[in-house]
Amino acid sequence: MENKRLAELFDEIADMLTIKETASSKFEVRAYRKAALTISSLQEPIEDVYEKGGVAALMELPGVGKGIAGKIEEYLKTGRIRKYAELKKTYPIDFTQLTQLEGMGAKRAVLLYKKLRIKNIDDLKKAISSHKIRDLEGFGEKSEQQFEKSIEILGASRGRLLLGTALPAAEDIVKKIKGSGLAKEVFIAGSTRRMRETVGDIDILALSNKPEELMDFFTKLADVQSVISKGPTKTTVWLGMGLSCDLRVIDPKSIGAALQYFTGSKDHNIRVREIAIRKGYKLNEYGLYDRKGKLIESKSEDVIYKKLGMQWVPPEMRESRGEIALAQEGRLPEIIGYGDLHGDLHTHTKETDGNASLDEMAEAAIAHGLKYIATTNHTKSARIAHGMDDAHFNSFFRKVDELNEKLEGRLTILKGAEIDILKDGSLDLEKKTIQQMDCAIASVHSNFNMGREEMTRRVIKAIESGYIHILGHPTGREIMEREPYEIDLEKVAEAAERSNVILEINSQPSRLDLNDTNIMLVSKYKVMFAIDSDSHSTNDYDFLKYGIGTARRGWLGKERVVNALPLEKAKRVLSK
DNA sequence: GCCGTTTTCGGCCCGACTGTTTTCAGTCG
Repeated sequence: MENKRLAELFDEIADMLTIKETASSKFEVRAYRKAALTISSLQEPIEDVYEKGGVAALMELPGVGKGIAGKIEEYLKTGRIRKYAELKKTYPIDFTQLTQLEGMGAKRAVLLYKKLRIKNIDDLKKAISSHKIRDLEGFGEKSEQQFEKSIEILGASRGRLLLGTALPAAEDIVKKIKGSGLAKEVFIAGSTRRMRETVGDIDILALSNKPEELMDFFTKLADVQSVISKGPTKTTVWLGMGLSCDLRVIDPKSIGAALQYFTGSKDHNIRVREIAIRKGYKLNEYGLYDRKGKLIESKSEDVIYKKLGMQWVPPEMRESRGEIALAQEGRLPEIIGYGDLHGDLHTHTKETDGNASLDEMAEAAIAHGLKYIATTNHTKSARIAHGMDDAHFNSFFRKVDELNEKLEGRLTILKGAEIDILKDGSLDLEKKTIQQMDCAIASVHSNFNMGREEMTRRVIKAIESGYIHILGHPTGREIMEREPYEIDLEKVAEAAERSNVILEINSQPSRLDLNDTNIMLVSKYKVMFAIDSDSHSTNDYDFLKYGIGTARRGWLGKERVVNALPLEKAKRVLSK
């Protein structure tokens, strides 16, 4: 997969072209940036696009024309881009690294190189410690300190945090701001609202007629480690947890426009604003205006989209993956809602690696509004998780029967397991044990480093065993920790369709597996999905919202989700 | 360098904050 590297190369070309002051180069820079954005957010490997359709296919990508398509081809064929190499001779600077720093763009990076021969962060560190930056023209003591702090922050964080960390933090800040009485209403925007699996910064919008006081209150929150910038409409702080947070004060009249603007994504917004221009309008965070500057609409996101001839687009879909054209045609798919789940088909207890008893898990499920759960403990191969053997499952299932009677229909517990798919694709329990189950999940937990074909065969063998109902976390990835294992998901989906096996969308914040793009990829096949919490404690049912968010980002309708069905219907789907 | 129901030439999303300026450039999202 060359997408990331190519995007970096084009971004660096843009950085280096920034130095030219001619009018045309300004737009050339923008063109390279746009192409970089397109390529980095592309769902399939760029080399596949090229193999399938050559330069013509590359030129189909938004922001990629003849020139850039040619450079992509050159890179794929030769491993280099001449234009890049030539520019790099003049500017041997690690822009990708340096421009990650707060307040460092291409121009300042080049200036630092010209004056002090600074090429990377290590060089910059040395210059900072000998206080060489503060005396440069255009820089000062403050910029020196800002770079120092930013290097420290970069070292301490990995840049982005899991949605499962960022969303609760954002909700907590919203609660505190509401509690201050300084804001009438507070909203979360940005990638958090779009439910992206990782979040780079938190965006919060507040309606307030005491902006100064509100900003003071905000910067003094215990969560805030330092203040990056502060103004009456926009303040940015660095949170101790390793994330920055923007608070913007919005005029109540503009809340719709502001929500639209600050929810993004950037690419979605650029396209929406282009549509506005084509209609003779102008769209910014304050509202939608006509040619004469007269306000058309600003209060409602919904109405703004309508005035642009579009349907309102759910935030999770605003990634410029085709939703704009569909919204213009009025054909956006109806996607699953946050209240649509009746059950949860993947939960653990303290019999294995969970930390709550079956009773406690059942009560918590009821408290979360669920009507049924499957209890699915690990099997014996999962030694670290104290996996259960056949005898243990048999005795455990008697306890399930007893508890089901006691619950008197308030909740139904289905019998299940999360069965290890062994190295050769066989299942880690006896067939007669599995046959008693309503919900047998099969998952890969070991031998991740197989080749693509071997892993695909292994998983398909489990799917075709005729004993399992669900394939658990189908790619095995852990966000920012472990890459997905090599597997041909389309072949897996094909086999799942043939064998009526359900594919899981695991809601653990570190997994979200399948992810949004994989869901889009495999929903071409007639497979059902299960959005599961994979709960290991009574609080983990909260994770379901991340799974639903991911399903929404994958444009999934509730008719495709088995646990969005009431119990009896879900059982019928499972028993197929 | 890209792109087209105003255009194959002449446009290109848009505004806030900061620091170092003395009216603005650079950066950011």
